[in-house]
Amino acid sequence: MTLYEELVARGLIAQVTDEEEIKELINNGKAVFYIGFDPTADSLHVGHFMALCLMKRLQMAGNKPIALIGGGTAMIGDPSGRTDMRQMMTPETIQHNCDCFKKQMSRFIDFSDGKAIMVNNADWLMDLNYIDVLREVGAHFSVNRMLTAECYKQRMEKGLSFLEFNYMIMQSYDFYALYQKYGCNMQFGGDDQWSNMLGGTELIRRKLGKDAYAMTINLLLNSEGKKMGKTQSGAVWLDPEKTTPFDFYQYWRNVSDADVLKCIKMLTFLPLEEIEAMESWEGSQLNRAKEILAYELTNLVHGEEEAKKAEESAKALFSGGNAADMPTAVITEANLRDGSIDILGLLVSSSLAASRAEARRNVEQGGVTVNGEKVTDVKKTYTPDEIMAEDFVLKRGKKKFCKVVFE
RNA sequence: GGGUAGAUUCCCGAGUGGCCAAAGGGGACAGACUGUAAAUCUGCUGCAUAUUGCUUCGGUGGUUCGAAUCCACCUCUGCCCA
Repeated sequence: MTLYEELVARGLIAQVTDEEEIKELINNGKAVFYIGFDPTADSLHVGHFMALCLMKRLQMAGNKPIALIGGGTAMIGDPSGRTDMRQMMTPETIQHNCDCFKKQMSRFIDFSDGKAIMVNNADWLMDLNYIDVLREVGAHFSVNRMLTAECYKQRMEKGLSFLEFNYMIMQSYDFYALYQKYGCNMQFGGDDQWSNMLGGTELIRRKLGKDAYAMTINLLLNSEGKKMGKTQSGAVWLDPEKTTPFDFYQYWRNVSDADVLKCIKMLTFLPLEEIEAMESWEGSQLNRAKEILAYELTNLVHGEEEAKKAEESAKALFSGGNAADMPTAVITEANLRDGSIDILGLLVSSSLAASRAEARRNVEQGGVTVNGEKVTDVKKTYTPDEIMAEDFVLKRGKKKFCKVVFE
């Protein structure tokens, strides 16, 4: 099976500019391709992870990846798929984020011996001269055409600033610059980037008379059509400080039936034959698939040791045992009142509940247990001795829990 | 620049002097049912030292016993005209 066929089989490919050429290039390791990452946060998240996996797959087939960090484009903000303007970030924040990205990416992609390179588009975008750009690049863009681009549609209703309108031009310029500098002949990106990417191939054709190619990967959507990798508390991060390996594992362990196989196909490196065998799984058997998915991804992102720990903790917790490795909340003297702490205080100081009011609701609705026993009295208090007497496991709802210790 | 409509709680959106911590929906959270899934049903959804108090309806001042609601100015946004 060729690389291209595998990508198709995994459901990764969304749109391509020239299928035959692209097949030829990537199957034979002749592509020098880039993927852009805008440093809009201080950690990569699941959305980026897909792109990184793709980079890896292509690199393994002998193609050369360029990871482009959008230190320059982040100054503008991509309006694609957004209904409101991005908050502008300060140059300092962007720089900090760039550094964080670099660190995380080096864990996935092999940058040694020039097998891959990492660049920052701030290096060339920041020095551009406005008039020059207008004459050199602006002349090749039709505003009429740009306005019909899918990525601006949503914004046509809510308002689009000139700043953000220029994002497409900057991204196109990136491709053009990389083509000249590194012979980069291909760009990959999320499907929401399609119009921006086409801008690049056209700019190269118009300026240089050369062909470059673009390919988008399907966004990872769940069965409800929403982007995956988001929780109510924000994105699922790859940084263990921001999303613990356990939470990361749990996120995938909890995907809905309809999405498991898609996720396994798109995100893991498991051989397709193995995945095909899972296609016939049904009902509660799918739970096994979820375990595999969660383990595989945690392994890829956080390493084998963390993946095993997360898996064991999850199994122990949900099959009633005592999880050895669970989040711990520390209570101190300062949390006590009259030598003890009440249940609401415990929930709040362990971050299981956002406020005492919320904690109260959870208790009243029977969602709080201590060491497996339901707490029904909102006023119930605990002394430090009681907490330290044995493992003190506080649980809110079905999936939120932690061990409490007193110091 | 001119005209016009608007800014309400996580989101959408009602409220146009007291009965407003603010309808309704979505989402989130908790419970039941389950398989750590989905669907469904129930509850719940500003904060706290809690039969009460405090903070909140773009911002700042003002009118009033009392303002999300009225007035002035300001900031931001949509639409139409230039």
